[in-house]
Amino acid sequence: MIENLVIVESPAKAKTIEKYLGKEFHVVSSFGHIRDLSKKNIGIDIENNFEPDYEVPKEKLKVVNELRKSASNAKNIWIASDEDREGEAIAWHLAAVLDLDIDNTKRIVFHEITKEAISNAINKPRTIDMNLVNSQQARRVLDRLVGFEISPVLWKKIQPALSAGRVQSVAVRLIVEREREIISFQSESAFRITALFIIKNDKGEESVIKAEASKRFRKEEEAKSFLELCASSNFEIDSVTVKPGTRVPAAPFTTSTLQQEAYRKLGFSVAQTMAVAQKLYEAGKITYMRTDSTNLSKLALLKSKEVIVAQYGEKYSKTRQYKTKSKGAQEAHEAIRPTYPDNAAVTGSQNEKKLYDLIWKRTIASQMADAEVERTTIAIGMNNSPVTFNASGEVVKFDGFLKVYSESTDDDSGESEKALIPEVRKNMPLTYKKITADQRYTTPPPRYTEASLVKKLEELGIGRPSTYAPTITTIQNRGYVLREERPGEKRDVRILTLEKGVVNSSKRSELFGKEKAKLFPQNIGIVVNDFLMDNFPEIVDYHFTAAIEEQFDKIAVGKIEWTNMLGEFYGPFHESVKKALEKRDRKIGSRTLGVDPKSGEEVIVKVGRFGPVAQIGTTEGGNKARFASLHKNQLIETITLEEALQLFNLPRNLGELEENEVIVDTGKYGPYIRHSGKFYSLKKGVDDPYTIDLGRAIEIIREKREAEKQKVIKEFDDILVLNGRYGPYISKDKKNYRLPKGCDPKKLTKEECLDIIEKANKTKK
DNA sequence: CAGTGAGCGAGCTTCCGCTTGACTT
Repeated sequence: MIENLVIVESPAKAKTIEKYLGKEFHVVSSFGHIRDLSKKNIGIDIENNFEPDYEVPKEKLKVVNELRKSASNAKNIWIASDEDREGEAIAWHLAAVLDLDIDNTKRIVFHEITKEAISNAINKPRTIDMNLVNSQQARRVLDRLVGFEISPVLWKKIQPALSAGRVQSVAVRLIVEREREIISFQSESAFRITALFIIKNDKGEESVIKAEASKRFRKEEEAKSFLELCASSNFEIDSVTVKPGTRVPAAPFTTSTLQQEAYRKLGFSVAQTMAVAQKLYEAGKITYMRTDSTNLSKLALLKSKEVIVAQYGEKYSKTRQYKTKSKGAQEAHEAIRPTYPDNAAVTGSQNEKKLYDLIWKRTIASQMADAEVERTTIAIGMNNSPVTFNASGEVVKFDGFLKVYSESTDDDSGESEKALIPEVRKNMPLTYKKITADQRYTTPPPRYTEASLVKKLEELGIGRPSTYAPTITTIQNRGYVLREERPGEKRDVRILTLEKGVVNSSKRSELFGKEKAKLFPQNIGIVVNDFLMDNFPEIVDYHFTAAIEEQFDKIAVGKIEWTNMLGEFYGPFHESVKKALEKRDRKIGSRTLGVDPKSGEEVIVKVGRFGPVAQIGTTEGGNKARFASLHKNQLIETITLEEALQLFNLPRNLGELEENEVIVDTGKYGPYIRHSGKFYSLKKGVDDPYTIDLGRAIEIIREKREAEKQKVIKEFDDILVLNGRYGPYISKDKKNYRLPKGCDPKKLTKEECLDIIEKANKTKK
């Protein structure tokens, strides 16, 4: 018999708590939720006032059985799930599954994991808060209704296995709408004027000032006349202002800000950040990594202060507590911080070390003094023009928290260099060394990265720390969006320079539109989004979650009844589902491009069974239509008639080589040449399947044959020693074997090969 | 490795939020 059984959500938490509680207490974990709505019949008896049908899922049976065993052996049971809506529901489900009396079940919460906090909690148990539980039930049931009633509409109207939901559909909408802004963006250019001035101080020492003109010029001629004006102008200092300022450290990490910074500073994907953080948490090195709170425990504040004072001195320390800003935050946990702030570094993998370092610095910096800066702005006037040249510089007078850490930003323009401004006074004269007018293009709004999408969702109050990473995975798995790179395109920009009274013009080529790890909407994502916007505008509204969260809050304080709230939502919602199903909207998401000049038939593009496709003619009335798949990166929305028609020009027969046809076509893995049963890939960015000729095709075939010849180093019956991408290896029965270090492949014998194969097979077992 | 788009019909897909492994490459 155990005296006291404490149930928490996380096994790592169970382990640490058990240390504080001593022998009288046995601490176990539920591993999160233990019951969920059944998948049969939507899991809700809608007619019967939304009665939920809960069941223990198969993969939870083992945990639940162990909990039952422990519970039946315990005198007292304490349920210590997290102090938020979901935690309260977990407590209630536990009580139900373990046959506990709801009114007498001891419910406790830990605000921080210290001996004092834990014994305080044990001394003041409460009972389960059914209002809070009901607000969770409302949340759960509503999400199921939305997801399981809309998704089947998509299967019927668009494609099987698609999905829609309160969170994922808004995430997709954000990406689709951003893409449309980019598509419709009209880039404009103007000439930006920058100057290098020389100024002499009283001692005759020269220094350089970099400044930008207050005006930009749309036309090259205008920029040129301005430079000519500069050539004959007298410049002097118009004004000097020196302003003191402060910079304050960023709040400690939440899940969302950790994902953003780990992406910006370390290049981690959102999922990668969470996996590395999980490792650190399980090793007891950081606090819980799924949190929306910026709060630090008293102990953490104290320990951080000790570290700062010891390492940097008293004046670098400033204890502060941060208010959580994000909408709908439930603050069941602390901010993400080092468990022991006096450990500035940890052992582990490279990524664990890097992420820990980031968390340590952010936490410590958050408890450090403001940085003090001095910002100098000067204006340089011209005697023959109202235009001024402005320069600004910043000097850090006291570094404060900047000694340890400064937050990065999302804009990657990299033009925030803070120059040092020499000491100058009003009316001092300057001479120009060089003045440049360069053509600058305006840029469209940036595409989302995984991390900036998380930031946006958090701002809208959509999704929770535990779901940001899975949501991003889901919308990619459904094919709605794809994380991609784009090489960018080149364009010419004009440059005018004024030096020694002479204006010269030149041009330079710049790259624009280069993208790395950005989220691009795919055709199916756009079609689904438009369908949802047409039929379920209230669900994909950016304020929908915030609005229903208000209702959940009212349920949580007992102001309204949860099933009434669901009833009010479901009535109109279900009507829109019915209407969407009844609508006779053929060809959802298809676009008519025009008429094929050869056949006179209509050309359309749509999402077909196997993806986006162009179609000439119709299949109606037994007609045969012709089909051609769209290329990757071609959008139904933007493809032109010419581009679509070109898709039908493949496959092409280029002629003959060695009495066999040479065919060029494009397949699953891009464009290729087919010749006597063999395939040869075209070179990316070099060869175009629509224009390639026989000569070049033969060249590609010969090249590959040559490479194949060099591939075989040795041959013993069915054993081959081959040259691969990663160096020489042995191949037998379609299995590959690595060569031992320092082994010369040219001197291998058959016996040695067999020996290597045998050894490799042994170690595998 | 290297497309496909006839038609019928059975059976399946799907949500969000709380937790970790048990799998394979």
